[in-house]
Amino acid sequence: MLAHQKKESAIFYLSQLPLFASLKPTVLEHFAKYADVFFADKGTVLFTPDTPHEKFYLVFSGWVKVYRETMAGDEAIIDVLNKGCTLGDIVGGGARTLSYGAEVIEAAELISLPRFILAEEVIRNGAFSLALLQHLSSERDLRDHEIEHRTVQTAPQRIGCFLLKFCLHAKDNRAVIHLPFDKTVIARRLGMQPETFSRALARLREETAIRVIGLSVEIEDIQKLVDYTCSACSSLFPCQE
Amino acid sequence: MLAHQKKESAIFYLSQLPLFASLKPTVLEHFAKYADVFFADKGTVLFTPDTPHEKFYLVFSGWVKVYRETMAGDEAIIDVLNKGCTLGDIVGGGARTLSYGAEVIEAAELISLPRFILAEEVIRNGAFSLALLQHLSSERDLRDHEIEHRTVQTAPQRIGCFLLKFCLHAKDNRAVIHLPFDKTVIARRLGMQPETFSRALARLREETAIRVIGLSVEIEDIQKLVDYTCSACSSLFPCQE
DNA sequence: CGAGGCCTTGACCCAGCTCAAATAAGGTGG
DNA sequence: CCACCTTATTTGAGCTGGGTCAAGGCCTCG
Repeated sequence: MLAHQKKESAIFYLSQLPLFASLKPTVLEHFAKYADVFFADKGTVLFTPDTPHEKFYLVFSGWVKVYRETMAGDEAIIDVLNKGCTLGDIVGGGARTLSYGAEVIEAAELISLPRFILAEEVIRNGAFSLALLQHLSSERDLRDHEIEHRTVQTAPQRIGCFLLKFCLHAKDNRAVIHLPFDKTVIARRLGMQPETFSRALARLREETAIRVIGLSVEIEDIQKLVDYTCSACSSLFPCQE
Repeated sequence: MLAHQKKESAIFYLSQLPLFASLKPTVLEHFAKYADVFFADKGTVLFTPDTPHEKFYLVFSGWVKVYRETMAGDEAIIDVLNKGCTLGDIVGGGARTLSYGAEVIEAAELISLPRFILAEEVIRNGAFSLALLQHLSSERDLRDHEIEHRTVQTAPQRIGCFLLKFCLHAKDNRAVIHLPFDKTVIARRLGMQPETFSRALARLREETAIRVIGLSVEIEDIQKLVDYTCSACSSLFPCQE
């Protein structure tokens, strides 16, 4: 691909992401010069806690898991990211590393940008700073919500909540959704063992009107699922956060 | 107190906080004009999820708990804040509310600032933006670490980790620390019931060389506590994050 | 057709929860 | 300084959600 085509494609990708949507074309062009748009297969490790932290990543499609690993080898999946999510920090000492790792779990398109490019833009562009602050602040809120979930919800409720995230645009109180990645990963993402996930899903099937065939789930009565799930949460169904 | 004295005191308070430490005097003076320094007793509710979110708070001393409450009435304590911590967002729609509440649990000195003052400063002051981004990013990392803890650590290990945070400046591998607030709150902060906390602390006492008398804890051998606790964590003792 | 990965199921266990009661610790008025 | 009340904290007893270990089942791919 020729250089200017590459740049055009980078501008296209960047402009699709909420975080950059409001930027002026000249800024996008500037970023595009340094952006690297790439495709990553399932299993690709983007970085680990040992990797020097030089690039900021944007997820354009696919799914990327963010995890932490203890000395003893246990893994905690913090989140699984898709379109619009980001990885890494913009500020912070040069050769610093992150305390987590990131691995592609479903084939993804990603964009990487050198951190300093973004930091420079923060200095000169107040609107961009505000957008970033809002983004980071919503990431933190997401984590807060997650801590709440893992503290007060039962396993079946956590699964219910996970399913509801894919019902945001549903009509007529019903939906058919497709689990976007392995049940094992969903289990760990929700802070439980795969075996527990399997049993909790069976339990959820009995309690609410859902049917599960492989990775596809049919929800007959969204409201019933909401009643069962959201009673143990601080916010009600189309909760977004 | 006269107006200019009040302002001087606000400047003093602000300049002590890491987040503002690197700001130019003129910026501090500007903030001080709008800042409200106040004292709050134990039990003061700063805001709940129903309160319109107009002010940004800074904790100068004391302890403030941040919690989320479910429809069913269960409470999850997300964090307990002390000096240097902040509450609220800088950006985000005007009359929006937050999804959590904040209550003073040990008499505190606080500073409040109208959100718009900070947002304005972000627009014009790149250095301030960077400082805020770093702050937010570390808040998010803190939450990530918390999710990890609650996922992979046992109750006694979580208590060990909590104790170690007060041993950062210890010498000679020993320390005597004073628990800064009620055991019930510590328990909930660590995601467990008060009864479990009590038993887990007893267990920790057997496993590592610590002694507990009321709210004061004597740690004979910090290394032993580190060995017991940090094996189930992604980072080792003076972990800071 | 066989090997390996994912998912489910069974059997059993245990950390942490619940409910209830006993004790300690702090604060108040007399 | 004491009796009394209120709020923490500990302890006991029993339960259970979710973890662990092991065995199949099922599906995909070479």
